[in-house]
Amino acid sequence: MTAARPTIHDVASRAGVSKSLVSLALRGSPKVSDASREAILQAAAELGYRPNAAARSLADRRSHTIGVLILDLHNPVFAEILDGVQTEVRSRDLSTMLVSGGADPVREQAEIDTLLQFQVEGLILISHRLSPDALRSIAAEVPTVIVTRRDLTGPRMDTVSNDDIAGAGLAVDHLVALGHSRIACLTGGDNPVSHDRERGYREAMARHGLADHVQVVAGGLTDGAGYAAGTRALQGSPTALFVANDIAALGAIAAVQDAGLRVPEDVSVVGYDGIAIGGLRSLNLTTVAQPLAELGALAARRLVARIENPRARAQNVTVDSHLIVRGTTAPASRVG
Amino acid sequence: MTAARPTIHDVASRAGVSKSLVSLALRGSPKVSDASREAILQAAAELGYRPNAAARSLADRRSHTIGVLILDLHNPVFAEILDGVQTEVRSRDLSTMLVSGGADPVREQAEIDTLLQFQVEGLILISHRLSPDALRSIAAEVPTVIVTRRDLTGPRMDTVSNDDIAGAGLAVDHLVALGHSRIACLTGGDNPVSHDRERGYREAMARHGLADHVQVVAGGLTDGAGYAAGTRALQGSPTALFVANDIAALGAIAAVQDAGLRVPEDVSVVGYDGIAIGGLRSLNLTTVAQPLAELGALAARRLVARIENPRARAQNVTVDSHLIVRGTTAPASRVG
DNA sequence: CCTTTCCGTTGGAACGTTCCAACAATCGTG
DNA sequence: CACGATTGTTGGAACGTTCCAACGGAAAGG
Repeated sequence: MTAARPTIHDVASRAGVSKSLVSLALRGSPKVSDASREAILQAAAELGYRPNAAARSLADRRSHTIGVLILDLHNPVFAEILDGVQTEVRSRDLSTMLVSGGADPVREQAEIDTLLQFQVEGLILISHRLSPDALRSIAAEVPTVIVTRRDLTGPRMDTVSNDDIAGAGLAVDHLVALGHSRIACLTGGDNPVSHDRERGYREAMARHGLADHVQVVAGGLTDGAGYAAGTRALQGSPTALFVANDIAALGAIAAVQDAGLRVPEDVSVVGYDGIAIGGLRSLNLTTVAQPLAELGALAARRLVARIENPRARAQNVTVDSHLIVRGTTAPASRVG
Repeated sequence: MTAARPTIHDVASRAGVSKSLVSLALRGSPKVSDASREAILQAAAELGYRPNAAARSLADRRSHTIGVLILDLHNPVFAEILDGVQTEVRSRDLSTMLVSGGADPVREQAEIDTLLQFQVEGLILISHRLSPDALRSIAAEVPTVIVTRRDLTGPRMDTVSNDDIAGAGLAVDHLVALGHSRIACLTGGDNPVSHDRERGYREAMARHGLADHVQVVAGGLTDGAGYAAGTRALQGSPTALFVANDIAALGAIAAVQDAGLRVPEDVSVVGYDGIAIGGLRSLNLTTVAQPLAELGALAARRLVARIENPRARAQNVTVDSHLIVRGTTAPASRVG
């Protein structure tokens, strides 16, 4: 058994002062004499004293913690958004509790409940699995910023996202400019982000007079889902695939190759997100890139602002995505 | 401003009972009458009551929380280990605080300090950036399980890992069997895991009488580091590369291709870890696969056991890795 | 019918911290 | 040289929960 952890009282008696002064000194108050401060710091160090976050949070009624929910730890897109969050949060007196529900709404809700029990002061949700109602009731309890989702507004909900409809349009424009017309869309399943990307695809196809060539295949946001959807999509012999996200696009590419076709010579593929590994020469994925770190940083700044001023008007920020043309797209072959 | 959160007292007065009984009822004690229980549950639901984790942790002197540190959120290997941890932990009355120091030891130590302030009951460290001394002093405070590291033992430190030396041997054996002799090793930098993998490479090379062909190039564990090391390694015109981990191997493959060579026709590449995306047809990476989820599950079970019995003897568990032969390795060409 | 046992329930103490009103000692200042 | 201001310090209350000893009433036992 560990010896009982030293408390502020132990430090106080060792330094020969009161617990209140220890509390003051440890938090860097200027109204502590140098002599006392030094004695206290030394005593704390000797005892290996570590403040008890639970007690602090009870006493000052602030947890000094924010919660971050991530859709899926396996997709690096979330790690990249998180980088932006972390750099923004680190400078402040806030710690971050990170949870993931593994793309399962029930587990997500449970994880959020846990965060709320810890009295987090704010929530950044980088996920789109929760229902609008669930989100609204969460936002009613605690300042909330929702990343990658624009479809809902609420009195205390900020959103930070890219314009998925416009982004999908960029992908289609690119493929059309390369001479493609049989462009299939592999969706990301039943969630608002994927819906927008599909809608952007449909609108862009219509804009180019290709409404007749619209081919939508239900997919998902994992490599496996992308593979399965890719396999099915090939039955329509498209010359290009627009896939709901990069990870699924990698799966779709595998499907194309397993069907004995080449990327991009026979089939072009465009992903969405702009994750870093997509840039590796071996993958070299053409994609619609979101400014991921910026998205995270923006979300963190919004949340901090809202924690400081909970009555502030909710903001809905949209950032631009841009197309990165790499090696998985090429001109449509004449024969196509 | 949110209305002040309802407390157990609010629930008690609304249900017409004492706070103690509410506490009992909410924790499912059998010694509460059905009538009281129902009234309490209803009052709690009506008020939207949520227990305060900080207060609970103060009062019962248990945080009901374990901490998990992972090296780097960008590498999916950690997400896959974490899956194993989560499935094991979820069934228990424990929540998980997940932190990452982004491969920076200073930030890692800071994150661990935060976890300790939250009085986590145990720690799973999936990282190898911390010094043995730092680890020992952490383990002295709280039950600790270290994953992917076998080089240290301590009274209260369990370890769960694969045998990196043997694993590296599997990779070399495979390449030698394919007829390669000029096999270069791209290391993962200055950390114990990478040291072991390099050592396994050297020992296996010696075992095959290829000591003269040993070529070690200092690298790192990211795709960028793998690319850079790959570029340098090619100056020795090897026919095969053994790379410290999968992510760096992907970078190395890109380097080979950028040098105008083909994988695996001109250069074979073997990675280490067995991350899921390596199995995608477009990557199709030959690798030494660790049983990642099993590693995580094992760690979680050890930690729970140690929390229940802190005096238990430290265990050092090693699991077997196995080679997965895919498309990035091929027989050495005659001309080579 | 009185005692004992059991059941459901209760208020107070405790957990480790921060906040606050109040204090003693030192300091200028008129 | 008395006075208010300032500086450094203090103990007690509070935060929301769990634990514990103790309670009254009903059921069971002699």
